[in-house]
Amino acid sequence: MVNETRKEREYLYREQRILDIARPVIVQEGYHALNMNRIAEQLEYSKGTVYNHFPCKEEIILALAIQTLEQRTEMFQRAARYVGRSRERMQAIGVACELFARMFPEHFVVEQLVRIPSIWDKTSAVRQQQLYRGETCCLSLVSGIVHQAVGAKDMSLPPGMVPEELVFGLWSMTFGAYSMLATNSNLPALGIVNGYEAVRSHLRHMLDGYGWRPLDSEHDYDEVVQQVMTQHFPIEAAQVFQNA
Amino acid sequence: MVNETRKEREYLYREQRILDIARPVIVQEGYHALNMNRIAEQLEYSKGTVYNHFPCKEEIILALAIQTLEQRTEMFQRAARYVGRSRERMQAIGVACELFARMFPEHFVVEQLVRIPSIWDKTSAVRQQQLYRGETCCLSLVSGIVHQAVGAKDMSLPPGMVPEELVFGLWSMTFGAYSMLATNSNLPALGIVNGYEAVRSHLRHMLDGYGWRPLDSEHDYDEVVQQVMTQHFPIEAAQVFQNA
DNA sequence: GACACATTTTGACATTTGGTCAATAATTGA
DNA sequence: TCAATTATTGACCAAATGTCAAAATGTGTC
Repeated sequence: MVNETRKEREYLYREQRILDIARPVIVQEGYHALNMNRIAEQLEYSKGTVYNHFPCKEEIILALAIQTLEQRTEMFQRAARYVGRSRERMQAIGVACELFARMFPEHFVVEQLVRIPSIWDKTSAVRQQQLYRGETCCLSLVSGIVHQAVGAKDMSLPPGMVPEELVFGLWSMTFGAYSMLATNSNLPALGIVNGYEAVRSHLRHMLDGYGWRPLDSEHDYDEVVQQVMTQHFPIEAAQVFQNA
Repeated sequence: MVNETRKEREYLYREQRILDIARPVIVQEGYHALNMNRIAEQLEYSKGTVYNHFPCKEEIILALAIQTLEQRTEMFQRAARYVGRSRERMQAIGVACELFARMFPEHFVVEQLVRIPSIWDKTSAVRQQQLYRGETCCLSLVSGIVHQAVGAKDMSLPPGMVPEELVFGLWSMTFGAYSMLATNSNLPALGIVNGYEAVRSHLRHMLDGYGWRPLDSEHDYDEVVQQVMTQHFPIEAAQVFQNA
């Protein structure tokens, strides 16, 4: 839109570089390893310059969360373009959701981190709103499909439940599961060896429980999964399943 | 068991006091507000003494998580004592789970915090194991009920799924939902106004999806809920629903 | 090209906090 | 009573966040 000046371009480029430096640090070495001195050093600028971009360390973390959330939103949008019956489209979202989680498992660590009140409270309202907008966008895409289902009489929600609350359930399940898979090293010892597969099963059975037609038993959703992967997410699917 | 000496009693008492000081700070003012100087001051001992009890700040946080997890374990055990068909007993666990979440919503913030890798990595293996034991205990209680269900042919799991993986689903849903309810202030704006009720519905429909008999429609589970509350959790239920 | 003015960058500095440890105080038991 | 053991202390160090006056760089004008 706006024709940026060279200075503005350089400024944005450097901002991106800061995030590119911060991400691997926080992912591989954790929150405590991320410090402004180190970022400044790798950036080859002084600390003061980093503070010109981000008023505090926490703001960088939020910016990282926003970045992967945008990635996720884009994948959800692509999945939502799938043409078919409501539950098939929901299955497409499920594919996008799992592919995202497997491509960026660290997203859930960063998101867990940014939600910590003492971190969240130090971030700017502007970026908070940006994260909220991303969330809202994802949720709207999914609840739109629920609306489609209700409209097409593929499903009827229990009295008093709105589509957004059903989406909240799917969201809770995936957020909880993927967060634990990323941070709880006790799971294998507990007998949870294939978490992703389990989540897939739980989501299908939950939708079955709500009576969303066609039920899992009435339709070949694995076929839909294959189709979505090859047609809408060929690169992502290849990356995720290259060694599986 | 062991007859403690006066010194040991005093030591343990002081340890408890440290946790009692730390909890409200971390719950109300957050991670950053919790510092060793402050704890020492309120404890009316020097900082060195606090460090005699806990080798680092992170260890205190883990100790807090263990404490509430033990509370939760105790409630799960009480719920598991409910005598009835398998799904009724699972419903009893659901009651315990929700009561716990409403009594200690901050537990999920502390647990989110303690899972952050850079925090987790600073804690001792001894306490890590203690948390894992608590988790294992809760999970075993619940998977025991799933076993009962399978044994009594109230349900049959999909091929390849073990009871622990079903419990993982319930756990993910509750952990994800209660964590978000505790930390995501955007939910009301998204239309999620009664999160607890939604979780209840999702869990029931998920179990329905797995065909766990008797289905929600075949049995009055609200009656079970009432019974569990009044008979097994009268104090907790009164506390939670005093103003509802 | 010289100059004034605006903008950006810098890194020394103040401050806070986690964590250490030699010195000190208190307790114990013979 | 007194030596030996144990517990407590707080000065001290290191590391990190965040600030800001000064220096450097860039921009427009004559």
